[in-house]
Amino acid sequence: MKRFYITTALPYVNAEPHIGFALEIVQADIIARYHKLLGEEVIFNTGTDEHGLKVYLKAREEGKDIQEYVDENAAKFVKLKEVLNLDFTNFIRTTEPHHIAAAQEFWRQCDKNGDIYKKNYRVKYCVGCELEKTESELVDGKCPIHPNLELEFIDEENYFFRFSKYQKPLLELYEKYPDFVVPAHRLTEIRNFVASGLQDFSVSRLKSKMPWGVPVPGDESQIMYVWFDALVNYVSTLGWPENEKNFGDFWGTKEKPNALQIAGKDNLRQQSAMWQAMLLSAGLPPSRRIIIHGFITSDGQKMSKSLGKVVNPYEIVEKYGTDALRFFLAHDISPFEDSDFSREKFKESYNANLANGIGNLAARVMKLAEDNLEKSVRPDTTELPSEYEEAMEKFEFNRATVYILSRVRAVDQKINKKEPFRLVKTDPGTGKTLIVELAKELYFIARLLEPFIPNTSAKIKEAVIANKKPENLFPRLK
RNA sequence: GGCUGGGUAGCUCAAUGGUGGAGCGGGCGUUUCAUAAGCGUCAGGUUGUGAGUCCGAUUCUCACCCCAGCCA
Repeated sequence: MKRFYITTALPYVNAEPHIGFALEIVQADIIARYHKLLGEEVIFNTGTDEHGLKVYLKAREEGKDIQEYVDENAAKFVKLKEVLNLDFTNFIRTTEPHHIAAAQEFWRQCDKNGDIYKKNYRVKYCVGCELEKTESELVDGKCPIHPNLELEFIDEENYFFRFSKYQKPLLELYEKYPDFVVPAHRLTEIRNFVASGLQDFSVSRLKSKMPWGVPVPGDESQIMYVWFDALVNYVSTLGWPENEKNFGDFWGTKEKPNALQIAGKDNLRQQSAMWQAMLLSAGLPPSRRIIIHGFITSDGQKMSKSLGKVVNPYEIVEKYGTDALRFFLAHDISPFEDSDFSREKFKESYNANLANGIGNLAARVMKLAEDNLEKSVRPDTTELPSEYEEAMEKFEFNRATVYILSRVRAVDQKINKKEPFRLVKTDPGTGKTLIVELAKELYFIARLLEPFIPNTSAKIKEAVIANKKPENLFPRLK
């Protein structure tokens, strides 16, 4: 059986789950469900990144025990499973003992290969990003993404990772897999970055200043830099290092890497360069492909808490339902570029595609079936259409959903043209045969919808099997 | 300043060296199985600006302007 592995990036545990992460994890869920539909064995990993200065300071600020604080917050992310109807198989927390042990083993491997050394570290550091900042990145002396935070000045002896050593191997990796990063222009971006020269990066902090993290093996005074530890989750979740079988099956081999990662465009460098160099250093296979998605803007503006322009996924789900949000994320948000979210757009799309389209079709077909068929229809399990498959293979969820909607329209047109509601009275035999056809086509549409809106898909399938008109799937919004 | 992507109908986007397409929204018509849903029909937009190549460019070339991102 073919094995499939996909992982999201791990969000920092200290923020509320926002719509941007909802997009990422729903996209991952769609891909995972699609591969299940293809009959593959799927591991779908997500979780929370729970170490680092940001978490440490926040917990202290709230006067909480740190572990307690991260437990509370991690629960909010676990809850996404239910809220967004996610089918992830693994939820890894970087404070788990096994992960900590794996991160330490990973460090030892890199160290063994001579890629970790000690050096003085002086830099300005943004706690918000958990990244160092060069002068040129700053706006008015502050991090442009977190202008509300003061930059930390770090001046200490730290361990460094020989990133610079991996310039060539990384370029070769990009050369070998032209689709290593999708979309292609993101690969160009990272290739240019790597080609322009790499600087070793710091991978530890003084424990006395930042105690919340994974201890550096063999040096009690140092704690691993949060990124170093967090990135290792992609392999520790598979049971690495001790579960070699599971790791090899899903992460793949050097000859045949198998891991699919998805991350936001702000994560391009960490995932497609830093992490890959770390894997090379540790002697492990690289990822196979990294999907980079864009950001969701709100009414055309960058989402920012200070402007109050934040879209809350919980609120959307509560008001309109999980599938309504999932469908919007797939159909109306570009898989790769920044896209806008607004209530107006959401409602427009909902009414046009879900209420008038899918929901209404299910109602009209199943009413005909319920009233005119003596027994329920046995659906065919035909192959997936190539147009749909191609879109899914390229992660073009918008194109795939547009295709499904074209099938919905086709059935609507067929009903108008062939008038089964009339035929049933004038020529019952032909009329019933036609209704059977329609029910099968409805079922087929439900199958195509499964990765996107699994709940609705199941309801439609159940309705066909039970030969019963379903409840109103998507009430029209005023 | 360098690099990448983009600027096409109100909105979101597609397409091609040969007199510009789809979906949504909007107007009109119409059916009743359906969630006042569906179906049919209507879109006359100088395809960012200027110039060049060509018989002919929106699609090729150059310059410029604007937007987004990466880098310095």
